[in-house]
Amino acid sequence: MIVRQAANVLEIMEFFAQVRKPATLAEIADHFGWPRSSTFNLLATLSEKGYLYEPRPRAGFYPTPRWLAMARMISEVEPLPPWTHTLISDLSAETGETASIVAPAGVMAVFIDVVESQAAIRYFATIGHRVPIHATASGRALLLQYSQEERDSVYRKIEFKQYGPSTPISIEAVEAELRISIERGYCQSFGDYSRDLAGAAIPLPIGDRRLSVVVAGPEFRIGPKVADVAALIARTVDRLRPKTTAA
Amino acid sequence: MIVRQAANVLEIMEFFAQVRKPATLAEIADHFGWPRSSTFNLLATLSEKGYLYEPRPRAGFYPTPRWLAMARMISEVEPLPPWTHTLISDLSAETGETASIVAPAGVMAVFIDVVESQAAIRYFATIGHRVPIHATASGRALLLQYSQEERDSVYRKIEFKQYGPSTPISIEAVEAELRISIERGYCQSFGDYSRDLAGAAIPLPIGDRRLSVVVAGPEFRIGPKVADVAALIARTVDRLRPKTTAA
DNA sequence: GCTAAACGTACATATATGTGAATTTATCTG
DNA sequence: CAGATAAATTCACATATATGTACGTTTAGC
Repeated sequence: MIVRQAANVLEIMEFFAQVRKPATLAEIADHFGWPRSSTFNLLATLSEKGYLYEPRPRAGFYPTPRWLAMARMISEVEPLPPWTHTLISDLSAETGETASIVAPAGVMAVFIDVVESQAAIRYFATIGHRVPIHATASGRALLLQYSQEERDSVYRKIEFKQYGPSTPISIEAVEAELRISIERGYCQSFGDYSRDLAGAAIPLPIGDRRLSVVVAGPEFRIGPKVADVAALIARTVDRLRPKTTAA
Repeated sequence: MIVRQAANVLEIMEFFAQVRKPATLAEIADHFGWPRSSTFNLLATLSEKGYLYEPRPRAGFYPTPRWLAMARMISEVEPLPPWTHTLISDLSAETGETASIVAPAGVMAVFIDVVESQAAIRYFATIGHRVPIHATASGRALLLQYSQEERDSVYRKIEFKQYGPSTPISIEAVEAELRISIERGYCQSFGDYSRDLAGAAIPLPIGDRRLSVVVAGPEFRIGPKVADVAALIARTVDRLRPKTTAA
């Protein structure tokens, strides 16, 4: 069950992140098609809690810097080491595609850092974007770091859907793909989840965190050179990852 | 009316900002005294929207960097000029008290930047903290920048409460205090809103934004030297504010 | 290696909550 | 400066929603 008003808070924040200027109650209500009275209650709640204010009289609401302060506190804990961002920047620059760092979230994989391609036709992904862990290159690169028991536990919760012609629709299919990935030396996906989308990924354990790096883009561009892309990822990781400890 | 589930989202985030480590469903439910099923729904919603993930298997949830990404987008718009933070840092250092930048939010004043005192006994304020605009030094420094009509419009919405012995409990009382403040050259408050708390504030218009700076601390420390503190604020603003344009 | 306790998940139901309509307040227009 | 128009706010009621209860799964203790 989705908690509507919780989702609405997130939507309001995303709205402000997009328009980047104060908005009045009416504007917000109209934008979302929400009743004014409900919008009023929501804005009042956010204001009362100190997350919204009125920068100029009658010019509407805008989030207070409190969001930033809180987000900073939260993200200061175990931030990704800086070289991982360099990693995906470099990968994106060299391949011209979108590169991301991915982490597990139950049966899904979450993008926790993204550098987007500059190409007109590109894989559009943002931080927080989620994809099925078993039906994507990045997700399978995470699964490779699990023990058999942990994988089984995940499998039990997966609802196998045929997202595309090549989607693995059984535990065996996924396990088979994982075995092939190990031999191949990297994970790949050709429209397993999103149509026309192809990607190459490799595991990226950092400390005790299980992450992965992925480069993804339109099938027609990535397709012919997956192996090259995968090799590039591996080389770039080798180059950037600090040699000292295992971390 | 307060939207409970909207408030809960904020509480969860504040919780993570405090504990700074992943938490399981059970921990969160117990912490807030929420039913597990409700907590489950909330966490599921936040996860589905890409704001929560599971950094390590079975170690619970933690916010994704998406919060940070969004907060950054939002705060990049018209950030406070850097000298305002220097301003309150310097003020806090020199006075040993808490210094803040304050903005209006209807009948309230919101702290939008804070540098806390290092003293054991100190004014504890955080970004997002709200106080009544008419019953605080910082708030009245905002009101001084309003036209008479704008002030009247605010007054109509104020619920005058006797927070302390010196709280102004009528429009006339507030207006009188404002007139005195103009003569005096700064705004002050001695427990008008919070017991034992005293502060000195001056208006700080930046561009078309109406802000104020305030230095506040325990009455026994600030009391004897309000005038000095106020003078220091004025001098420091003069020193730091760029001379060029009016902004 | 087994048992018990803790944890996570699903669902039906009573109730807390969102909302349409009415009221008040602010803004625009001639 | 009215009168009109639009926005913000309030409130009572129907309904969408939070939660008690029950079930399956995982972890910890012995």
